[in-house]
Amino acid sequence: MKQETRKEEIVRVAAKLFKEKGYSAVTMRDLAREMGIKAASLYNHINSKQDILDGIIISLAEEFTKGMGLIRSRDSSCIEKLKKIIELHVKISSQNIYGMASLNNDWMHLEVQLDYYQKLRIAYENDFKSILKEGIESNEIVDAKPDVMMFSILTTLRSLYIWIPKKEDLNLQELSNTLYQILIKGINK
Amino acid sequence: MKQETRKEEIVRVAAKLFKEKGYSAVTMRDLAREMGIKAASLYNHINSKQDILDGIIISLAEEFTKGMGLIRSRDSSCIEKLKKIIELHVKISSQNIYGMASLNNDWMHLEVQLDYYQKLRIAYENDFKSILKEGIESNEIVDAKPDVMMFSILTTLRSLYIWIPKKEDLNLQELSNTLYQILIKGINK
DNA sequence: GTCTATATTTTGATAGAC
DNA sequence: GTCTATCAAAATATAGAC
Repeated sequence: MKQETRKEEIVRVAAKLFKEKGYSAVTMRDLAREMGIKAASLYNHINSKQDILDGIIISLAEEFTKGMGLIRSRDSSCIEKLKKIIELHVKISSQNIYGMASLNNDWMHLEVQLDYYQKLRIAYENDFKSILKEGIESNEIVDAKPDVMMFSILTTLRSLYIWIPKKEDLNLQELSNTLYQILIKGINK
Repeated sequence: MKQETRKEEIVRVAAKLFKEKGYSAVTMRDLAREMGIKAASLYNHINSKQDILDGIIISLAEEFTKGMGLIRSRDSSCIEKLKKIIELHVKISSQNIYGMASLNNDWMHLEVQLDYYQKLRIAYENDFKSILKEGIESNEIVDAKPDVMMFSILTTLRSLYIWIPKKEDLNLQELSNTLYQILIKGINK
């Protein structure tokens, strides 16, 4: 296990505060207080508040892009790919609950990296939609609107960070399975 | 049709800006610019920035509470109640897209009204869960975890505001029906 | 690596003229 | 109902001592 650097600690603590109040409402003094130092001292490790947000969001977005690439490259059915996507979101979200809040709610406060983020996001959604369309064509899934299907599933997966910390008895594989049941197979008998 | 007061106009324009950047990132000068007046003039109509947020969030929260009360009082099946809940969210969200963003993302910036909001929110979620539990008992829906089911469905419904404005050809009843298919009946064949 | 001190800008809000 | 002028507080960030 690599030792956490001071900079990484700052980013981690910042993400926690960003989740509670949002990027704009968290001040460098808030962050410093939580770190037990003075605000000026933060700048020995980071360049700006902006940079902290960039680090949180871009690294997560790239993680999702990488995961989607692996899933798409596999030669498996649409339903199996959807199951893998669910597992991808459960895994990344549970490993970085705080960061997921920034990814979801504060991406619009990116500046230099905003275009890059939006490129990754659009590509991810297009890949997701392609998988659904393949599934419709191959008669694996129902012929409903792929847009609405993607919106519904992806919204739930993107919001896992809100809900994961509330469960004490969290078994990640069990959560993935339950989500698979609910999102893919539906809830009615 | 009642004429919109200046105060209502300010709240409406503020909600639009809050959706784009979040409550904390929107300044009274931003709001004044969008209204075509100076920031100081806003205070002739509203007491504070806080008050604007209160108005947006509390009125929406009460609308949901009222709608849930009507649904619960009906003598209908669990599945029919779930369908009514979907329609409730589609209706309120489409009528107040901007306000829904504040309700979802900026409720933690409430001050005086925070406790009241959280009370309404918890009651709403408990009502929702009760409906699901009844459905499980009466064998109408599958015996999966009601918590995860509620989280999944409610997250999608709460996020409709993100997605509704993107659809040009929006038919509300059709959207409700598609969501019913996807959320309740599932997507696999 | 942290501190004190401080520069600069921006914030929500008020007073009073018109 | 809107304006100009202004306040007091709070924001990000830098300089330089230790």
